[in-house]
Amino acid sequence: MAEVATTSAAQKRVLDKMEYNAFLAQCPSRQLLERISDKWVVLVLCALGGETSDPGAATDGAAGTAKAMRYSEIARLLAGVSQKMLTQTLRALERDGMITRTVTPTVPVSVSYELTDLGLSLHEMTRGLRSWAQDHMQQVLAHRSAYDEPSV
Amino acid sequence: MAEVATTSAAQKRVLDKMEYNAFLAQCPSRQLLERISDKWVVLVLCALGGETSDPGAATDGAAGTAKAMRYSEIARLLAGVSQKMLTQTLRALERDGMITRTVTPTVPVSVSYELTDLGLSLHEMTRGLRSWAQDHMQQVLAHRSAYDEPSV
DNA sequence: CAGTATCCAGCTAGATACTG
DNA sequence: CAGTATCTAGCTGGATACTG
Repeated sequence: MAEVATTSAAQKRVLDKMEYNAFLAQCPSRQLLERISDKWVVLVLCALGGETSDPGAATDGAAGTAKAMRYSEIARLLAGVSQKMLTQTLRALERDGMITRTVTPTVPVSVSYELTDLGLSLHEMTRGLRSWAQDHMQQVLAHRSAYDEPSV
Repeated sequence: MAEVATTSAAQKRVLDKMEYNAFLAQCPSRQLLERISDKWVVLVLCALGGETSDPGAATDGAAGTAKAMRYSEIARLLAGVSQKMLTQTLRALERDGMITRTVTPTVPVSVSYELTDLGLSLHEMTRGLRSWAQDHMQQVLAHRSAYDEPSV
């Protein structure tokens, strides 16, 4: 009935959320997570970083050296990726200064991608992630099984 | 016309992808990323780890100590989360053994959540992430601006 | 070869309403 | 208080077709 109070509790909450979302959008760690949480970003990083995506191989110290790869090479390595996603991912990484894109105007054009120092740095960081995963994921999986098992 | 070859190139590609996806699903680092890439997981971790989600505060060494929090406390701290997402996130983290859920049957029930050692370990790891973000995100943002700027 | 453009199915997250 | 249940809008990623 009372139309006087211009900001109702509900409206207040909406504003709170907008504010909060704006804050989150600013947060550097969120921005980072937004990037690397992308399914293909890490995989492309691994490819260009010279690692196979096989978690068994190249476990810790031994990472292959970074190398330039052509579009089709990457596409072949990441068998499951669609053209759209691959291009999108590469563009995003280029935009962020993680990789360089070099076009060589041969008869059919050839394009190669390579990690920058920044990209290499990011790749190193994801190694830390993978290492954590290797150390703890077994434990997590055990917890899941225990949780899912009703009683027996 | 020739229906003889039972596996066409197209079918082969489909199988490749299925195989690849199955492989990815197994990969521990992917499973980890699947978890932490969730918008709210890291935030809940921070809340229970005693940090504000403010990137400015508690930058490096000084993390508040882990503390038990009630459902409503967490909800209030993460102003933007919906009930559904919060519950879902908490359940997932509980299932993975990252947090414990304790129900105290008071008059209106009260439920509190607390980080386990495993959860604390994960939280520590995300600190590494945030630290990388703080060191490099500025650079990334600069690259983006440069990339987006057409010519000027 | 290395894309771009378009369309659409499927999943996700939010809003909303209800409950022990 | 701490959820559960339901519905739906919107985004994302995949398939497909076309191009310099």
